[in-house]
Amino acid sequence: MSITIDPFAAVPKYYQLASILRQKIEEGDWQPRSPIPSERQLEEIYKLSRTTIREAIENLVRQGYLYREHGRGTFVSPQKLQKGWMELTSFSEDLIKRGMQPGQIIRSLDQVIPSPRILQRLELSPGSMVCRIERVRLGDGTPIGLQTSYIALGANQQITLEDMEASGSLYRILSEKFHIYPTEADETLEVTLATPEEAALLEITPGAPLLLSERLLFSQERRPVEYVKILYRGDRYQYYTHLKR
Amino acid sequence: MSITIDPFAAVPKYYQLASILRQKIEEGDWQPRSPIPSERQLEEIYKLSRTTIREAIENLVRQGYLYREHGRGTFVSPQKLQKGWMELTSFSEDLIKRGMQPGQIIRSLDQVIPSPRILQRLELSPGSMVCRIERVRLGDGTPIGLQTSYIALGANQQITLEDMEASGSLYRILSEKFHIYPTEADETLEVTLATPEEAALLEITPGAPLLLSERLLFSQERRPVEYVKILYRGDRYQYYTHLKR
DNA sequence: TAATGTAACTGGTAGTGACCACATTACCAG
DNA sequence: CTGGTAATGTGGTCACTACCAGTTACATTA
Repeated sequence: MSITIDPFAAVPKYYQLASILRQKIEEGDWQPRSPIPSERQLEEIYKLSRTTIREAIENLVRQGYLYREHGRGTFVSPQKLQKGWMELTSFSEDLIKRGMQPGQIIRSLDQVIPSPRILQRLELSPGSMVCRIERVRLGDGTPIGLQTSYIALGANQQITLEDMEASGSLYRILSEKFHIYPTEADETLEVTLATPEEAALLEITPGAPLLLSERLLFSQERRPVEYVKILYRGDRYQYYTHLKR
Repeated sequence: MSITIDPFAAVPKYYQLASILRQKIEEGDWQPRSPIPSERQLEEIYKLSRTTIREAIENLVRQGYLYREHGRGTFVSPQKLQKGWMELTSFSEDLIKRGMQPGQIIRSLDQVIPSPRILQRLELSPGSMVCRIERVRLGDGTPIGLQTSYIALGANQQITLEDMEASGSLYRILSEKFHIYPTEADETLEVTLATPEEAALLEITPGAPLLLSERLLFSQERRPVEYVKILYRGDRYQYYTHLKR
């Protein structure tokens, strides 16, 4: 992390500047609610055009590091602990952020013809095969969730048990092996009660309340990639989100 | 909604253009996954600079209407029904989007000294008074949620029962009466079981599963404004969210 | 003293012009 | 037919300029 702008770097200048400013915020050089230098001052300091300055600030505003007040200035957001939450995360990334050790037991990995409802959500024609993965998700060794994924892949694309055991993160396999980058998802949450089978796998009593999440994941080209259903133990999981107007 | 840009309008040109483009998408003039005119073509069509064109497109991309592909073009997102969800909405706005008629029973509205935990989350000094509102929320006449709000207001600011009964929406009172505009919120969701009192108010059986939401709402200057706890009936409510990487 | 106007800030909007990075296509040489 | 290559069109980055719209502090005025 440099403290000046390298005009020949591979990364854009606005991105370099955003990194510099973010660092100043995170390291406390600029206190929450205090103003950062004005756009005209930053022009002088970093020898950049106001266009570039504004692009960098715009990014940090969108990520919640800064906020603007017309006529007054640009200020540091007082955003305690959770920076960069609100983002789309995989189960394992999510758990790491909560300070837990992620783990999993893969119950099955096969090719199936899913229900019409799931085919329709994945925008596949009737009779298409998808890759189904059933897993028990662990946090610090104890069961937290029951996850069933349906993944729409190309004809000669295949996820193997070796892939899963080597990496642990489905998102990483998607990006590294197939160049599919998850960018957006629609998610619904509701409550249900554990069936005896679910209760056994999650090591709870049948009828205990569960948080049911259904998520449809989209690639960079907005193609549905994964339909995933997760049953979380109600007593061990809290869902967190950040909303913007 | 006009089809040309008015250079003398009070609203910015990029905003006018974004509205025009959004309309073309929503009305199906441009099909999903098909490219919209290139930025240079839009310059010609609407007699605007590329700066302004890009600002308009940028907004629509952020809202999920369009997506860009470097070297290829800008395309219409194929995102069926839910556009503009993911946004921060009040309970009543939320219900209207689900096609239900919102209603409420105000159980109490008073000034209290809340618990230390709530004071801390609202960033108030110990002993401060806040406005507390307890409501039963209705959808098409039947109870859906049990809502308790704690609102941090200035010394001579006051929400009255008349305000609430006249408007129905707390967000509208905050913006119209106090010029406080909700812009962001942190929210957690978890499951609980209904106590006998809660069950009676929600017209369900004690022990039925509930979805518990806790939300901390921030104003445009990132000051905490409202801490609100909502207990949703598990059988009548589904939480929806949209995530971005 | 209190009201008021004004100058000097702040960020917001908009135009112009240039060049770069990536994707697609058509064409040519092997 | 295959592989390379150049042309062209796309979005991405950046600089410079101008003016508009809020906010604030301070000097001026009633």
